[in-house]
Amino acid sequence: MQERVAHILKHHQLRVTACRKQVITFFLTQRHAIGHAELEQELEDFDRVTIYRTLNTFLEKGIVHQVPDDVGGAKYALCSDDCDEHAHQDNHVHFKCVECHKLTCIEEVGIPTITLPEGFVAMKASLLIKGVCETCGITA
Amino acid sequence: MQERVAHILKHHQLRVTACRKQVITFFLTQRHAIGHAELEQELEDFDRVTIYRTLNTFLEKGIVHQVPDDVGGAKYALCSDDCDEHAHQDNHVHFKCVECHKLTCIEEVGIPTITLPEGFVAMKASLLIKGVCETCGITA
DNA sequence: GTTGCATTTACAATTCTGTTGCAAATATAA
DNA sequence: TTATATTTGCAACAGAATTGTAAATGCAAC
Repeated sequence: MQERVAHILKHHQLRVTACRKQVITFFLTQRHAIGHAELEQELEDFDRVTIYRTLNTFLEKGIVHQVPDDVGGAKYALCSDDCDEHAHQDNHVHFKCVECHKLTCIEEVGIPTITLPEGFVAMKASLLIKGVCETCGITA
Repeated sequence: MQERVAHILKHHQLRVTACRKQVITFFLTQRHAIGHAELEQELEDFDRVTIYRTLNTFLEKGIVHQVPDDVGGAKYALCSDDCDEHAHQDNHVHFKCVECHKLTCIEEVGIPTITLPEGFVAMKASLLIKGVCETCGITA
């Protein structure tokens, strides 16, 4: 596991530090998108600012992508393997559960092409679906 | 105009106050979605907090709906006539221009139905498209 | 028009989110 | 082991948003 984490960092020309390793490890163990607040609670030994900077560095290097959320600031999720510094490949649907409030990437569902009225030129789209996730659906 | 504004408020069981009238009037004269910051600049005579509470009240009562935005906090737009306290009818696409940064409701384009993986139940979807709007497209 | 009461507002204080500058610490390569 | 560029922690700051409370105001009944 830790070898894999170090590999990800080196592959993106980043130094292997304790904070970065713990952030990536947490991303790998969670299936949902993560925000700064959640990381700050989880990684108690690191400064708020360091976590902000770690997330921004990962975003720039293409290790994570931003996930749209309606409340509570930005969320992040690990990119799939075919992302790099220059081109993100996150054209998939995101799902927010109204029960557990967790945000999940639905990688297997892409965003359909939308035809806009005359004059509008689309460049990028993000689709957030709210509802009940598989875990909460079983419990209810 | 002012009669129409007062009617909207009374129809939603709200008292007709100066701040609420000015907020609705501003919504009616703008075609794009509006955030707190823009209202605060426009309505100089009212306290920041009052504007926050006015927007929240309007949201609860179904006078406005929230429009997803990637940066700079929540934006709001007037609901169409068939919205009420219990059911919002804002299943349309939203467009954000990368030039002028304005957010527009594209009421004439609905969000297509998305088929989610087994176990996920969709209740509500919001779709934000970024690109160049009709006005900026002409100018460029 | 005046009165009474519930709603709404302004103000102060606080919390949460995110950024910047800089000195100390540390990862990496030589 | 050492040199150096990168990263971290700390302090300070800026903006977004919320909460409590007393004063002001809308509105209905008289």
